[in-house]
Amino acid sequence: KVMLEMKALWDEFHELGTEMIVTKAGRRMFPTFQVKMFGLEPMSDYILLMDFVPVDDKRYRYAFHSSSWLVAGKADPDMPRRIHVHPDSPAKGAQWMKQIVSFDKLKLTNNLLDDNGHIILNSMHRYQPRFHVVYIDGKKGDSDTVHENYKTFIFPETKFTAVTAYQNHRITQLKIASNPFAKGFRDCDPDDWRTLTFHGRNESDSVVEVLTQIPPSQRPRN
Amino acid sequence: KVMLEMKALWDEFHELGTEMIVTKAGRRMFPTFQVKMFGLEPMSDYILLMDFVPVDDKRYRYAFHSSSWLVAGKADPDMPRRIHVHPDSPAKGAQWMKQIVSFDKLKLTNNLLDDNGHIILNSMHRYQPRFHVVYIDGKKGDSDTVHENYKTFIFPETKFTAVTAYQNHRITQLKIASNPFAKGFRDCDPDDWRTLTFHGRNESDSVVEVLTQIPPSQRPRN
DNA sequence: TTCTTGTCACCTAGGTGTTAATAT
DNA sequence: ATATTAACACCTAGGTGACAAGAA
Repeated sequence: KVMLEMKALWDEFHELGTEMIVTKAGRRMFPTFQVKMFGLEPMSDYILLMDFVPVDDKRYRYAFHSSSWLVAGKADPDMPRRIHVHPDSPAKGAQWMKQIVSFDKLKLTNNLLDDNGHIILNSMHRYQPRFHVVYIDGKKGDSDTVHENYKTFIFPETKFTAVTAYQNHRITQLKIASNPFAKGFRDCDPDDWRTLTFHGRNESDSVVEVLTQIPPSQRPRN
Repeated sequence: KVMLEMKALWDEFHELGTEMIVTKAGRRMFPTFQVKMFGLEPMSDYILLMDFVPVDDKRYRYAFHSSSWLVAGKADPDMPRRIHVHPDSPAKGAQWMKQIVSFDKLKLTNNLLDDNGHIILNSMHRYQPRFHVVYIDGKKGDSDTVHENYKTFIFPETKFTAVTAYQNHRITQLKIASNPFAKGFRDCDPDDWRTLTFHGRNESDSVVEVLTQIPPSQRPRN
């Protein structure tokens, strides 16, 4: 079982239409994708990883006059599909469960030639982050027959549009209001405002758990 | 096999009599204890850790007039002996060997009641850092009968005196000259510093960079 | 006297959106 | 027109020794 952290904040962004900046050098996500994990075998090894799948086959553009997203045609050619393995991997179930698992090292880029291992995305396209838990079988067999059981978790409220600059001004304002690193752009005293907006509502109800076998074509290489 | 990183810098400090600051909140070591590892089993799990043993049973004081350390009596009562497990532990041999292992999260304190897991030391006492490699046997047996093989590595040039404030002014100057975080205390232009490259002499192919001041006579005039 | 503590200015290191310039 | 880039001021977060004040 997996619980999305900061769900209330994700929901706020989702309602406006989440945007994530992509840069040549690589940009972190905000909110950061973080989860709490339950029910792992404490002494077994797991690899945790994320990837990003296109939501549809469309390219979008933002109509500033109507403040809405419009379809701008078919999707551009696919970017090289990459995965991000959580840097603590592999680790025991006990270690993953004893604290929040944070993907704050994950960065998004639009650079086809990126060699920093960042996730490559097409700007103006929509993506769904996916979280994969890979169970490492301890039995020593032939490497061909090693069983790897995947479990994939998808949180629909983490969908976003990749952009090189924010399009929806309300997204910009929400980022400024909620990201500590953007405090320099706040124009009012944030200390009253912040506690009111984001006091934690960690409801496990809204967590969607999906059991999915990763198709061979999408299986992480390397 | 284990190789000490920045051996040339450690040697420079050692010749002057290395001092390490201890504070209530905990202070990092400088130079940082870092090693390169060789000859581990790539697929086996290892735990890497450090501890600190008293060099002798003495307490010291510094004679400023003669710029030398004097014995000031017998050692104070022992501090609670703690270990510092490298936060990446446990990890596979392959992972430890593929990059420098750095103990930059290790902090020294003189606070008996410390509950941050820092190493507790007596000020004005001498210590020898030790590096331990613990092999985790993969065979599943009773937890009582799990075999753990230790191997301990000691680098004499990493010995130091714990202090609450630097005693030897030349140590202070070398710290300021070589620790990037102390750049604010350097009294000459940054451009007057250049990077020289040395090759380790003993048991070491490692390249060590040491900051060296350009003599005034060789400085470019504007 | 000798040693310790807390505060401080000054750094490193790196994450923000802004803005102006530049592609496409 | 629309989208992207690079430089920038302004942050977070935390590691330095200096210094004055306090403690033993």
